[in-house]
Amino acid sequence: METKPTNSELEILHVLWQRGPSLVRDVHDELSKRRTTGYTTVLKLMQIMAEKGLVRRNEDNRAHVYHAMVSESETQKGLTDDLVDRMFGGSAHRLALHALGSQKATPEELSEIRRLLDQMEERS
Amino acid sequence: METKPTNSELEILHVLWQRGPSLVRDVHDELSKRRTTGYTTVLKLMQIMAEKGLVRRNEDNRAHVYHAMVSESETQKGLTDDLVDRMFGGSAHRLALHALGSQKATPEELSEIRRLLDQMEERS
DNA sequence: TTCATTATACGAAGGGCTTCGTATAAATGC
DNA sequence: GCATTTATACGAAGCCCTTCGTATAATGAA
Repeated sequence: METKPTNSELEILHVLWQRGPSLVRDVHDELSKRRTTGYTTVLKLMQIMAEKGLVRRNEDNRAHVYHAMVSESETQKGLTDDLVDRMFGGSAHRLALHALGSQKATPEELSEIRRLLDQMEERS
Repeated sequence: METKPTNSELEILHVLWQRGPSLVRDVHDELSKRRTTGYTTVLKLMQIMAEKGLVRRNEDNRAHVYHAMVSESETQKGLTDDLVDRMFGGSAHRLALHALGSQKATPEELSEIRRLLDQMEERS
């Protein structure tokens, strides 16, 4: 399954993941908190996303209820894999190294990663 | 500095990073090994990249010599930061966790990451 | 010199994404 | 009932990316 939403689609998906099934009005209100955006713009985007299968809508009521058809984690995976392929020669651990080194991490985050490494070592 | 090349631009940059300063013909020949692509298509892309400042060209000779103006590592950083912002709430360590978990890693890779973690702990 | 080869320049088409204006229908309030 | 509000539908413009065709100039070979 191809899961590589555009920027605008991603913004909308974030709202749906956070709020759960929502009306266009809800999504528009949420997006408007951060930037100006027209109502029909959001509507159009969500209609297109429905055609693509990124969301599905319930048309029982006049105001259609939209819910995400792709999960946050599979979208993370899709976009991460894409970056790994395009920029890190297919090596995920090189991306991990880059991401780790590029930002300060809290001790909690560091130990969280160590725990994951431990798990991976056990299983190998 | 904004460093977020498109897909085609990235392919061309990969060739320049690998080969060093190159002619359009060189880049085209290299790309042709993997997929069909027209010579003038590559030329046009590289001309546009020059306008954007992604590459610079030396016009002393008839066949212009192009060289990359963005490094591989800064491009990696730009694209990684972008993904972190768009999909991981600005948290690079969450991306690292995701990347690590998504692929099997060799023991060497795992210890490489442990070394980086050690360094980061020392410095904090 | 003349013809074929090999460069760059450039316009334009086609597709995708984003945005918006307008049309229309349903619901609401007075 | 009737005007206002609030939905969806839809066409089209504008922008960017990609691709290609064609024009033109420089080079090289016979």
